[in-house]
Amino acid sequence: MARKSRIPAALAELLVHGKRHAWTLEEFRDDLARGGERADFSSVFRAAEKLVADGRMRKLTLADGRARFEPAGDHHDHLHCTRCDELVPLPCVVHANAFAALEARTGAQIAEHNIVFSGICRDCRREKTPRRRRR
Amino acid sequence: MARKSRIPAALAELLVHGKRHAWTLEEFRDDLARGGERADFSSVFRAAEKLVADGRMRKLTLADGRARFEPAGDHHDHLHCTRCDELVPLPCVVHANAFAALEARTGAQIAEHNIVFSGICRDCRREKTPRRRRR
DNA sequence: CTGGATGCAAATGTTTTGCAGCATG
DNA sequence: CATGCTGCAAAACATTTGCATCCAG
Repeated sequence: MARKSRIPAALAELLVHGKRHAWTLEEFRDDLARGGERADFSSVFRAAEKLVADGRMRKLTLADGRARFEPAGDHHDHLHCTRCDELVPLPCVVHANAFAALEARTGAQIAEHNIVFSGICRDCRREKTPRRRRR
Repeated sequence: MARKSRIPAALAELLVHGKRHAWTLEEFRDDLARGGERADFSSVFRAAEKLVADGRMRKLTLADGRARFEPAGDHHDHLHCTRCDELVPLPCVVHANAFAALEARTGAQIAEHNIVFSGICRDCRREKTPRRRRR
């Protein structure tokens, strides 16, 4: 793990030991600050983009207009919780062979897919106490 | 069909007789202009939001950051073509009962889902000629 | 020394809102 | 005349870029 530059390294660290599954740029910056790593938005942005380019994280776009970054890994779906705003991983509901079937049926050539549910995550259903929510 | 205000009416008309499956705000404005209906961006925006609120269209957010509006109707998935930038409807790959199973398995309560594929649509695979592409 | 990383400020791109004038019922 | 549409301009947001500086190797 070649860690020379502060911010990319700190982000990579968060990906492994952080509390969340996915981060917005703002959450990245705040979590870094909490760890004593003060960083400018643009630096966080560039570091995140770099990690995406390096295949270490993936970038998702939600309906709220803010991008989320998650550690790269096995594919899964997501639940965007309308209560706590968290992006929670869910096992993928689509069988791998469904894609080939869809391509055959529609004539399209499919490269990626992205499944986002919206609803209420398990923790929120239990707690009944909204943890945080924007907008 | 109560058509009093120009722009919402013109949009509703596009939804029925337009050539596309989904529109960006810009495409709305341009298609209106093509039909002789000059409209400001903000008016198009408000008209579109109104139709969404009335349940007449649905709003989707893609990774390119621009919202798309499609006529409300039966649920389907979408393919965002990386060649022509069009948003093409595809039959939904998820069986209805998969949602209940997923809820049972994960403890989440799922309200909506949104599946966006990216790849190359049938028309582009045939034509091999990119029709248009932004960014 | 040199190149990459960083902070600051400013540009972008898109959506959203404030407000005054118009038009229609 | 009163309400809701419209256009214009400006604000709001999140992202992205330019540039000078800093720092590590």
